[in-house]
Amino acid sequence: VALDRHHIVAAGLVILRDHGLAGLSMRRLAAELNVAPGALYWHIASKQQLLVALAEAILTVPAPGAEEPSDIRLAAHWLRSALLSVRDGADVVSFAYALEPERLPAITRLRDIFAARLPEQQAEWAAQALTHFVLGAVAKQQNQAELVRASIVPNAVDEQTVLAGFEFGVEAILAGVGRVARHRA
Amino acid sequence: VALDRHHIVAAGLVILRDHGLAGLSMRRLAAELNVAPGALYWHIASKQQLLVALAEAILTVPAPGAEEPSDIRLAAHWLRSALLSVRDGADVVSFAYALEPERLPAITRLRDIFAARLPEQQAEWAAQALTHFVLGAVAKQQNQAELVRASIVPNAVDEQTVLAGFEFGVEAILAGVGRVARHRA
DNA sequence: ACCTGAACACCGTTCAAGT
DNA sequence: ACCTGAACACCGTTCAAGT
Repeated sequence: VALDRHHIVAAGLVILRDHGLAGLSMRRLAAELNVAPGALYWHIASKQQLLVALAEAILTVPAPGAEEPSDIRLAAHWLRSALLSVRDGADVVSFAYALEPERLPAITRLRDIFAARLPEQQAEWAAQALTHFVLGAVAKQQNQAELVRASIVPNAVDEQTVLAGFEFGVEAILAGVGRVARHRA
Repeated sequence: VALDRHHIVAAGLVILRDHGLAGLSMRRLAAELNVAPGALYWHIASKQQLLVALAEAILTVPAPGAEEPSDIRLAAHWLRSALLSVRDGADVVSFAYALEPERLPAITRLRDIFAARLPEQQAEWAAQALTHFVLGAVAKQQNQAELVRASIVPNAVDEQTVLAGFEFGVEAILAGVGRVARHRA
């Protein structure tokens, strides 16, 4: 059973799914792979790099259409659903985004899409605003879910309302970026 | 030297300032207070609750004017500067915000300000969008600073540009919230 | 009421030594 | 080349026992 980087990441995703980010340790991961903890370090440099690799994996789901979306609304929704596909996905990706933002194409793509109709600097700022919103919104939703799971908080929030709030935020940022950019041009 | 909650929080802020969030452990905190680790647990329930208390402390700086700002732009800038006043401040507050959002008046106030001119649900969504942006933007800036400090990354980012990006985001969100809300009314 | 001592059940990471 | 064994230097938290 050859232990390689790909196997490690796959096992990490399973732990994330079953136990969340708090339950993901290098030692548990090694145990899951029937291997000594030190063995992991032959294939990956550190836990931080493992999390970056996990983030890349989370964001590597095929887009709903055949191609990657060139529409910002689509890209934002696609990013959201990718984050929601794994427990604590937003926290994992936020961590990776803080460490190595350029290694996450699903996020750098937002900047590229804005760059088609905005000057470079503004495209970057617009993409960052949208990124912060999406990561924060999904992280809040998933953290809430964790609190419910741990029965620290009783009431689960209505999925419809959460989605409506997400769309409100995306629409506001897109409309606002358009206005501010126009105002500066 | 009476050890109470207030002393513990104060010492925690010092550790944050000197060693960052990664350097803040209950054991180090206890050592700094010349006390056994277990002693802390008489005064605070857990490390999570310590972080919530630290977040409250970070956000309890006197506003520049005599009163708390009722203008959203002011409130956003004031929040940003409070977060920047302590190393890793945004990460600490983000954690507390995830755990107990209602315990952070500096953030719930944003919702109240929006509520003066928007229906309740939209005020909440608008406040959350702005909150996610501010927390994300400052976290990104501070994490970058940590990477520079650890010389993982060489170039410090220009403070002026970062501020301009922050203002771009705030203006975009405010303008966009106004437009989307008007559109729905 | 408040704190210590000591333990419990963990961590991430390194590295000689084995195969 | 790849992995084990064993250690190093830590964690958060609990709780009997002391004062």
